Amino acid sequence: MSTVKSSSEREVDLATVPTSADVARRANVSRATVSYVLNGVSSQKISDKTRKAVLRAADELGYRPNLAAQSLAAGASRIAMFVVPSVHLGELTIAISSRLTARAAERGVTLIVHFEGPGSRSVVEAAMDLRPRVVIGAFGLDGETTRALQQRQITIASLPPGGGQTLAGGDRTGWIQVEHLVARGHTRLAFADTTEAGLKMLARGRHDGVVDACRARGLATPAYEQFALDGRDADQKVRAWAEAGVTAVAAYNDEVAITVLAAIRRSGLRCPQDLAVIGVDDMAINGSMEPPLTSIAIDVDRMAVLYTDALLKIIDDDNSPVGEIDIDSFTRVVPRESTAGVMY
Amino acid sequence: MSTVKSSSEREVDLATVPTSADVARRANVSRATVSYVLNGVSSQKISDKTRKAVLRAADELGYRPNLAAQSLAAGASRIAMFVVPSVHLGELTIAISSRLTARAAERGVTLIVHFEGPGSRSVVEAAMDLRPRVVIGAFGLDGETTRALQQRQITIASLPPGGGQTLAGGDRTGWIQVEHLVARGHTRLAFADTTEAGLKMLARGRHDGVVDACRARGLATPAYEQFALDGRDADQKVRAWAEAGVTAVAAYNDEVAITVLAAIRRSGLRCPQDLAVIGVDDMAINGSMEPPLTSIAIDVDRMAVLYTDALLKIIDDDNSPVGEIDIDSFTRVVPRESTAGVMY
DNA sequence: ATCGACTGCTTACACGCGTCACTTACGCGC
DNA sequence: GCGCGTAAGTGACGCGTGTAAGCAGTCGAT
Repeated sequence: MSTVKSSSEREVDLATVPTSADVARRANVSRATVSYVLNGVSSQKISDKTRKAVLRAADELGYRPNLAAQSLAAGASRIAMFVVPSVHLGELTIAISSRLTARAAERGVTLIVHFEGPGSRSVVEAAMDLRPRVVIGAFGLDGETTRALQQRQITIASLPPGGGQTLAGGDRTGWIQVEHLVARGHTRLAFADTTEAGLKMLARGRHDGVVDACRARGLATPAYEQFALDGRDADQKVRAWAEAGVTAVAAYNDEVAITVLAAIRRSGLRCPQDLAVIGVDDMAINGSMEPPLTSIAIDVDRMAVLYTDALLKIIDDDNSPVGEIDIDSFTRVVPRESTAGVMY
Repeated sequence: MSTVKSSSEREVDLATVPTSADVARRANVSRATVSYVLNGVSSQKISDKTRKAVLRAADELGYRPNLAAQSLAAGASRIAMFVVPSVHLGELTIAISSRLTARAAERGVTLIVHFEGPGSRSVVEAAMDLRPRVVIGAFGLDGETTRALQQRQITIASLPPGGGQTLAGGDRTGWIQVEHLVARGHTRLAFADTTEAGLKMLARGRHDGVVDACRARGLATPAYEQFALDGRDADQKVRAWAEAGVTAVAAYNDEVAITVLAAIRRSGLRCPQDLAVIGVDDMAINGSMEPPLTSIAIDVDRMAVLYTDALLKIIDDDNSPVGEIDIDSFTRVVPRESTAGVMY
């Protein structure tokens, strides 16, 4: 029989999982008392001596409550479901998910990450299985899903304001791009969007940010084109921009920016002299581009911490409003040659 | 009270979740019968008439068994835990996870994806909460975790052979790179590794593949260097290779390959004339590189399907051996200029 | 006519936990 | 000595499910 020393140096059987009854026996109290102590029920008075004894017994046995039994008895689970779209968002998804899982666990909430997308399972079905107390949409949930979940008494939450905007920095990222370009003398800008459908919600936010920032500075509305990453039609779009007097491009992300860079080279134009380019994400290989690509770095770690806090507040308070998140605190421009110099 | 038409066109109350007792009442049978029918228990004879009645009632009510109660009663959950390292593997992780979740669900298994890494929760802790029937490590699990789980009676599984090798194509990818380069006349090769620690298990497999493939062809052992993605020291490593007679580089992935490309340019060398380069992943922007980068494309969809099948077999049979996976069926070379022409 | 053997179903218990209602012990005022 | 309030703890029930054991009914062999 396998045994191990617990934190209190007592040998304990690990082969069978201890229940609250085991804890009760060891502490010489009833099972009810154990439950009251471990859940910190304030309506029930417990003497200090008993409390200590219970906590100690639980520790010695390495007791962990059975989640299934808890859910069943309490009539509600301690599970929260985090719904993430199956689109490619770099390490962001994983960074947030893993932290969120860990920190939710500290508060007794088991967080389950659910990937929503083609080939995946419907959120509603998954929710019917797991019966989470709350479902959190990383970018909001569509109307139908929302209705179905609400009918089944499941709380819904998403990050404010408007759900979709915030998770990736929202339109603020677009503002920062414009700030950087304007500081280098550019006045006629363009926004290079992605063609990827799954990223629409993010892309729209960034585009809005660029447009708003231009308007706020009295600049002309930025030109707009979508770029497929294979570079198809990219050359002609870039040439058209240059001829129309555009001098700088804010790209949806670094991949799009790199596509634009290649189109500029192929068109015989020069970057940054004819057309400056700034991306978002600060991919590790940006320094290897021709020319090296200016970008906006997002400190994923710090970002994950902030969003995790916000989401935990939602879980704790059953969907209380969450304050604004300071995007600038984890976002910074990484200047390289693709936007170098003051040209205009 | 909210109601809805079920597939049988009967109005059904959705505000309260139906239990098997509700199904039993509606079908005029006992609860036990419902359980036997819905679980297809073969030791219990059920007349066709009753079976139909039960299935119908369940459908009309939209009955879904309560997972928590099932776990509790059965003494074991229908949960499988899929442990994925929190390293950057592109869309691969999400593609497999979402498909796996969906297909496991069809077989009554609820799959939970757990991200393992710094800042995340320990696998053992998470497992103690969820009590999964099986824990599957995408790259195997370390010894300590394995022991702890086994002590707690939790089945462990990982993809064979050796866990780490297979999930991303294993050393076969390295073979394919070498095949491609040799077909273009190269005989003196080098392997460009990543410095990223989290990718060690993958990187080692690929390196092994390149080495083995060279040996099998009677070529000299390939040169080896690690490249940081910021390009530090890259130029001198590349120059050293060229001077040593190396004519082609197989890179761990496209990011490393791109770093090497930049170093080649900066060193005044030409690609592919002086040094050919091939990566892995076929990133969308490869066509925008200077020169466009040859790579190995992995059909993530198809790959996900194959691995999903293998993992489901593990779940179904409680860790039965899984046959080899045909990596070539979802892997193919995408030739571009960085390895163009037969030079030597 | 009686006795299994079999089919088809039901009754009853267990799983681990939360929690309401109830008990016991004890101090205090009269 | 008695009633009463409060502190501290216990007993028992129910959550929704799986499943062993039991129980009517039918049918063929004796």
